[in-house]
Amino acid sequence: MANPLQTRFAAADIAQAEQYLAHEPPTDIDPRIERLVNELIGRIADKWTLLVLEELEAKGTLRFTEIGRLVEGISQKMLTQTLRQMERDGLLTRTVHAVVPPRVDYALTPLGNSLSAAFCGVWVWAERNLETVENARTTFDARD
Amino acid sequence: MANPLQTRFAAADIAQAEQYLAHEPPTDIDPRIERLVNELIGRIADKWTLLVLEELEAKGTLRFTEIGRLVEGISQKMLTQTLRQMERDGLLTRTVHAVVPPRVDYALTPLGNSLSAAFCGVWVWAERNLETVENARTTFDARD
DNA sequence: TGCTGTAGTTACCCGAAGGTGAGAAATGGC
DNA sequence: GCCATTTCTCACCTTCGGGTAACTACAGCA
Repeated sequence: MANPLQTRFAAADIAQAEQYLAHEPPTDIDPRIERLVNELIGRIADKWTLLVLEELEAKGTLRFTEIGRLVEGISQKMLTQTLRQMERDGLLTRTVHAVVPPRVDYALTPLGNSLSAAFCGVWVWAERNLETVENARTTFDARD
Repeated sequence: MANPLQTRFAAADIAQAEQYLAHEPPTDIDPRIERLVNELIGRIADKWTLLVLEELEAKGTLRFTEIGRLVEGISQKMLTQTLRQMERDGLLTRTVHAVVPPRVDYALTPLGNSLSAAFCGVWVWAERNLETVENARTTFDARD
């Protein structure tokens, strides 16, 4: 398996994402979209959301403590907070089973799955340009 | 112009991005890519990088103070910091003209342009799902 | 002589993000 | 009776991102 992204994204998605790298987009855009994109990226980048999204995407349905184990380093507080926000945004469903001890299942909604897929272009970019970025940094740090 | 994204991205990019929304990707991935993606998203989400990227993409070459005016609310400190990081990653070039008062030009590299393009999928997702997310939030906030 | 403008750097300070650890509720098992 | 388990919430405290404002260097200009 030469290309690790092939284990993650559909071939057609990858093929298309490559085409992103050949164009140059212009000008202004609807401020509501702009705000949502910024907010989304801000949320995704809160360090935990993306990781939770990935685990749920890979594993399907998971319990609270299972996610906690899979997402290494996350505190209970941040796990709860992250899951609540994602639920609020409609990215996942939270199912409480009325048993003792409590059992709560989390699973991505189609919306959650599609958000993950929307980041395919970024994954492809990162794979293609990993070395370019690393070289740029080395060069930059060594100058003078 | 019904679709504001059409002013920003090429038609083919948008068409493909729509296809992202129909698949479900699996399993694990090269940790180096993983790290770069997380770092990238973290950097993009530092609130300023994405905005600087957009302005440079839209306007081409800009001076320090021009970017400062265009990116509303950014402080000198953060502008400098953001530009330095982007330069280090090879996303833009910094050209110093030895004149008085100083003149410094910033412009995206092809790498910088392609990063912006890589986020096309996210923009398309946001446009398609803006109302879904807003409705989900309203419903969530109103429950109980 | 001193004021202006550009592109920064530096020191200081504040608020918020996030980690830690305790508690809570409910019930089956020893 | 007491402990363990699970999914949280709450209070406390620390860290750090980022804002503000002052300072620099240099030349033209009034």
